[in-house]
Amino acid sequence: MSPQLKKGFLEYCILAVLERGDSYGYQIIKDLAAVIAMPESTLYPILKRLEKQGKVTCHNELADGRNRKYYHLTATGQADVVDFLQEQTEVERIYQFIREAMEHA
Amino acid sequence: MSPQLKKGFLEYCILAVLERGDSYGYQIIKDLAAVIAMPESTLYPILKRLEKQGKVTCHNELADGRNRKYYHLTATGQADVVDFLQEQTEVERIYQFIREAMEHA
DNA sequence: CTCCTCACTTTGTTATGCATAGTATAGCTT
DNA sequence: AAGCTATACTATGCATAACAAAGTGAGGAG
Repeated sequence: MSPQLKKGFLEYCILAVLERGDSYGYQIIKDLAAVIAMPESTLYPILKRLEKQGKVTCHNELADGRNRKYYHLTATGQADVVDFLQEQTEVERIYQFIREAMEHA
Repeated sequence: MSPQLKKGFLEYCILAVLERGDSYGYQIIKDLAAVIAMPESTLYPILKRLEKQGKVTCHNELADGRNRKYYHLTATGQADVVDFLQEQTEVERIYQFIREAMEHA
């Protein structure tokens, strides 16, 4: 997928994963792998940003003697995803515009 | 629309317009206005980039005593749009992934 | 004790949209 | 002729963003 387009989906994919329950970095990457690839150096900065924006909250937890940062979706973050989904019709319209232009040729 | 997502569509919208025939900056903006808003300070740099990448070619022409830069879509640029359209299924899959996550909650 | 997986951090580079402002011509109105 | 609007392109500078690459440290398997 075009890298530029991909950027538009990244953060919403992360928020969607958290909708299913609190999770942490490494797990999120694995959960997303099937739908969208994301290296650690991309995920963690986005999580930090989302936290600063109040779309997720963060709490540490111990698992197997290892520390994990669990992220939790807030109401703000949830509302964000809802808004995002509503944009899909606009996206479809753009695809249709491009497709029609191509057929015309 | 989320600005980040919008970025992913801009250049393909421009290429699509040129598919219908050679055009120039000001006209392209007007043609796109209905589907996607784009200020001049966004369009012209993109056109320059597309030219450097060989996706469009450029030739000057006089119209009403005014000089115009006409842009022409190349085969490379055309192939690009075709590729882009084929990514739509992937985009749909992402939307479905997010939608399912939201419903699950 | 070495290698692999897990889990997160840090640094630095590159790309990109766009607000803002500026330049310049044509044509219409008053 | 002065002023306004539309046309057409240019230039500067800022903010955002993804990601490669490398490093840190813990735990478990062989």
